[in-house]
Amino acid sequence: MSNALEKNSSAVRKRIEKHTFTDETGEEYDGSTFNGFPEYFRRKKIKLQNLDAEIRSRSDKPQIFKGIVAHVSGYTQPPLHILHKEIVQHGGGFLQYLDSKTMATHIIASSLPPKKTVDWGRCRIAKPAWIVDSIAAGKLLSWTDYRVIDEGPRQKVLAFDASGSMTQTTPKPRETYKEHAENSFYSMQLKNCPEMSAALSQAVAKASRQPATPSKLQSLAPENPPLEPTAPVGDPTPDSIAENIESGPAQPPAPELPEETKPKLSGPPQNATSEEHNAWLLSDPRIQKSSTANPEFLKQYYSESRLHHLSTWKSELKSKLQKLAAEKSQTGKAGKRPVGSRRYILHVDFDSFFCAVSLKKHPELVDKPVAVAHGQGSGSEIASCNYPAREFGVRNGMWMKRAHELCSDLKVLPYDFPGYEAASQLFYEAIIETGGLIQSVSIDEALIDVSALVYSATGSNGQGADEDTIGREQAHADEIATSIRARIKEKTECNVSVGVGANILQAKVALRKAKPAGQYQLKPADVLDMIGELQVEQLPGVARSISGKLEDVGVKLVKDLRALSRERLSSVLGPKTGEKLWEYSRGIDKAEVGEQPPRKSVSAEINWGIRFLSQPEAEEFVYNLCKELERRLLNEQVKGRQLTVKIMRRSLDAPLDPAKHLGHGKCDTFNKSVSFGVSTNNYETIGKEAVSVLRTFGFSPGDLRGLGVQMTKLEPIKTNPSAPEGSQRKLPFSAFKGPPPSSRRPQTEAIEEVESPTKPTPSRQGERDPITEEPFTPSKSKVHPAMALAKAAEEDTKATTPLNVSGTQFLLPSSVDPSVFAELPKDIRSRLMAQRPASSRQASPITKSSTTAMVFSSSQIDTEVFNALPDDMKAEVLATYGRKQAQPPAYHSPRKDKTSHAFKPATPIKQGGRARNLFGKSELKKDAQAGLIQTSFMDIQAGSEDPQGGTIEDMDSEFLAGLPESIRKEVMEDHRRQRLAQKSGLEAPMLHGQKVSDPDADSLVEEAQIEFPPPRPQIPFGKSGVSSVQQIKDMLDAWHAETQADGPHDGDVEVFQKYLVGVVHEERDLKKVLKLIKWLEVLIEQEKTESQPKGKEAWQRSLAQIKKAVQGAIRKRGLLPLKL
DNA sequence: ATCCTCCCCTAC
DNA sequence: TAAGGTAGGGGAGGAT
Ligand SMILES: Nc1ccn([C@H]2C[C@H](O)[C@@H](COP(=O)(O)OP(=O)(O)OP(=O)(O)O)O2)c(=O)n1
Ligand SMILES: [Mg+2]
Repeated sequence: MSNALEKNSSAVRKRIEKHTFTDETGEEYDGSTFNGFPEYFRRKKIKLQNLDAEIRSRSDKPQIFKGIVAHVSGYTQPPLHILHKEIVQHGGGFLQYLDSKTMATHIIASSLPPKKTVDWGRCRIAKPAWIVDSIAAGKLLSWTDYRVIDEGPRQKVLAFDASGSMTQTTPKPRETYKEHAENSFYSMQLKNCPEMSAALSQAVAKASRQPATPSKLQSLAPENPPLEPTAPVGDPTPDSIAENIESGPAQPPAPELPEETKPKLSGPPQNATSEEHNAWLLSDPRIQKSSTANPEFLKQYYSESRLHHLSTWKSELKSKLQKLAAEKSQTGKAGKRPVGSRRYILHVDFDSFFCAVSLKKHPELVDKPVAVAHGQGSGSEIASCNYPAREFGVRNGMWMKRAHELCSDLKVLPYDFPGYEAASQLFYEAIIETGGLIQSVSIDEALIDVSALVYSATGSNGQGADEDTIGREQAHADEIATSIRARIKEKTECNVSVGVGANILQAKVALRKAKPAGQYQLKPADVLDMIGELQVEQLPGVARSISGKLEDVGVKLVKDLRALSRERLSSVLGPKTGEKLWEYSRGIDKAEVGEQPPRKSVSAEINWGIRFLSQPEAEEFVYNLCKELERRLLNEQVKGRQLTVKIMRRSLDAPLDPAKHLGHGKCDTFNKSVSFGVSTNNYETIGKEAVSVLRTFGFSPGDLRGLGVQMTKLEPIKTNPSAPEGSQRKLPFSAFKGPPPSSRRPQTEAIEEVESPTKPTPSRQGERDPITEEPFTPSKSKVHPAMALAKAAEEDTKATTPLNVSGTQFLLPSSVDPSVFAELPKDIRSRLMAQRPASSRQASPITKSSTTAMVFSSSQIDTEVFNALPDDMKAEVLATYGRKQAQPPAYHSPRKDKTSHAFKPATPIKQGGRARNLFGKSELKKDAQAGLIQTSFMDIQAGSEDPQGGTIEDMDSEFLAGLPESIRKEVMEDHRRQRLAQKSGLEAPMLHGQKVSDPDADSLVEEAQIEFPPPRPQIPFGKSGVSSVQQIKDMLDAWHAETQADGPHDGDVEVFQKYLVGVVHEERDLKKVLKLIKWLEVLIEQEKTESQPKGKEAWQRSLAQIKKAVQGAIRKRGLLPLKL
């Protein structure tokens, strides 16, 4: 129990074990006097852990993980839910998410974990095999033998044993477990745990959906995610299945493409950067045409994307039907069905819709297996296949490769989007003719509530239990279905099937039985039997994830669900889902046809064909996406207050060319939200922010694989009282025109004529950014530029405001609640300070027009946060700021900093494959230094060479070479990205000279100085260039641990002190200084007084000395003392 | 409790 | 070759 992490973990652990009243408010012994929130908190925390606690208490297994709080990161084998269950059953605690408050003692990951936060850095990271092996051994094995990263040899590392106390260990020789740890789960299991129980081994194998055979030893192979034995129908994410099989661990990009199809003389360049690789790829004009290299790409892509069409059609149908319903209710026709009366719902759906329509042009193929897809290649997706093809096992959404394996005769037809629209229009006309209550499900699918029609036709009110009446009602419902089928067949020459049931669920179930080209009414008496025999995955809303969870609790068929209580289901699946499935399993579905809540978001994203050669290309593309978004916002007549940018980046261990042609392949995804002070739909405003977010991540443009922008927090546009919208009496199914939804408003045109936002702005090349010059510059301007800009933005963000200003200045990070500021004016400084880690400077926009502006040191205040404040608050901040040195955050900011992850070298939200550790470099480097900590301390000269921190070149090449390939790539990538970020995150990292000239070089330069100042160089701590807070904290840990008994060596204290002073004077990162001092303080204060009284006192004295020296240095710089 | 954010999941 | 979009439901966990 020797650091803050451990302390936190212990608190969590206690709560998890549910034997304490502890909560964050610290009221553990006073349960009776407080009121309100604390009690809520306590109950909630307890409730959240209830499920685990229950499992734990019902488990008769040895409680070997008592005291452990684990978090599982990334894909693992066995998978997350198995590990979760096993850990809990064996007495451990489990955390779904990691954050700064609730801390895990251990992280389970197959490889380096992704979060590059301080917290993770402090965590112990072990392979899943640690859990499995410990269970097999019946006791807790040392986690250090399962480290995800092996330490450099002989270095003393700080290890934590199971009881949570810190001990010093010397890692075992590499060979002990290293090799096992690098191998797959199964080989580990086999070699390491001969006595592993067959039951567990089987359970694990089953759960991971893989045969329990050892995979071949492949020390570099990324572990595969769980595999399904059969591809689910209509799986929208085939990559998790097919991709990983196909691209698998193959290191060099599989040269699947026949050479001769390439005009290139040679294959892909070896050891190329991703940009170079893209350049090679795009040298083929056909590829160029279908990727982002084509300026028409966005338009062209959307015109060919079936999924885009499906989504667009759906939203168009929704609004059309809504309009229709509104007119209908206005004419007073809406007859409300009595509550509790019998319902008759029809689910109408074309049989193999795309395929059926496309077959109209190829009637000779109707009885052959046919599919609709763009191409014949292995990665082409089947949108729809006919029933003959389905007999072979071919399914919608399947990739061609597999489909051909299943059915070598499969004929492929092209899409006929206009044909689908036409058929759909006829379809909906027929549906509307029925006079029932309608809800569109998709272009080829609709729900009709015909209850009212049935009642009026049969003279019933749907209430009595008279069998005869019911029989007549059912017969009439069938008649309606029959006539609909006939009518649609007549109009479209395509078959629809109709399911009839007493609710939406039953109608859907009936539809399944009706297909193809039939109809079926699920009668109340048959409901339980028929639904009971379905697989749970056949229920709406249940697919892989949920059915997997259900399988874990022994549920395969719907009737199995009935054996579980509501409570049990809710605890397994969550309250809503649990309740819903409990009802579904009994044929109950209370949802009504036609109820459609208003839209909550508008977005545009493309995750195919993204192959950039340079950053400006990527940014221009983002702008184009934002234009598209603007169109859609206008089309919906809304503006939004929050923007979310979605980025897919190639996983660093994924091949440069994925299995699917121009596909995204295995990716990590990163989302970041920013809020606008005022809602907007202006593409420049949005684009500016989106680009800024993109830059913040600092990804290599060649690795980008998908980009998207989404607006939320929508507000209707205050439209002119004169509504120009002519209300069409007839179906407003006016021709579905080109896929990019055409805007209805003339404004759109005007906006579209505005030049690209990357157009030149007055160059300020060479102008130094004052932010980095001096952290505290007294303001000379009367009005803060941000306020002036705010005014300007209110008036007109488009025309009068310089491009690079509009929007940005008034951003607030999504994690900042403005009300916090409003309520806590006195606390403002510390709030502001707590907002960002030092690295956030990259993301802090500066004001271009601020010639004599007051500016903030990035280490002292966050411009973005500042801009989010209301004017009066800004004034107060300015006043306060002018008076007093800002207060940096305490170690471990209590505020969860959700935006910060984006400013660190990126934390993927979801990973295609393995977990990653973005601390890889620092951690490994620290280890590589090895040797004696004291010695390296003594050699330190602050402010010495290498002001940039390490570069790839000065990384120990031997150390790099010794790393597994995938980790090495990460280390290098991380490194590269850091440097990139330091260069304003703009320069395309063409390391070996550009093969392709950059068409946008000008705008690159111009944009380069828009807002991101290079940070001040960091002073390395130690000759090896260690300089990050995290690295130094690591050193402090080790230093303190080694000397906690006797106190620190005077020479070491002096070295550290000198370093801090150096940081104050030269690096000028006071936040960093404060962090380090706080860290040390925490280390010292946590040491129990009784255990090492002498050492603790000596440390305290040394700390005081350090503080004094630092304060002295700060005073010398004319600043007010830090609040320590 | 109830709200919010940031995801994951699902459907077509 | 190939066009892997998009919106809503809801779970986890934090704030109030
Ligand atoms: N993964 C998928 C699933 C569907 N679709 C498109 C093509 C389908 O024709 C249409 C309708 O989807 P359905 O689920 O209704 O499937 P079908 O109509 O093709 O077949 P059926 O309804 O007979 O099962 O949506 C698609 O492009 N990709
Ligand atoms: Mg269909």
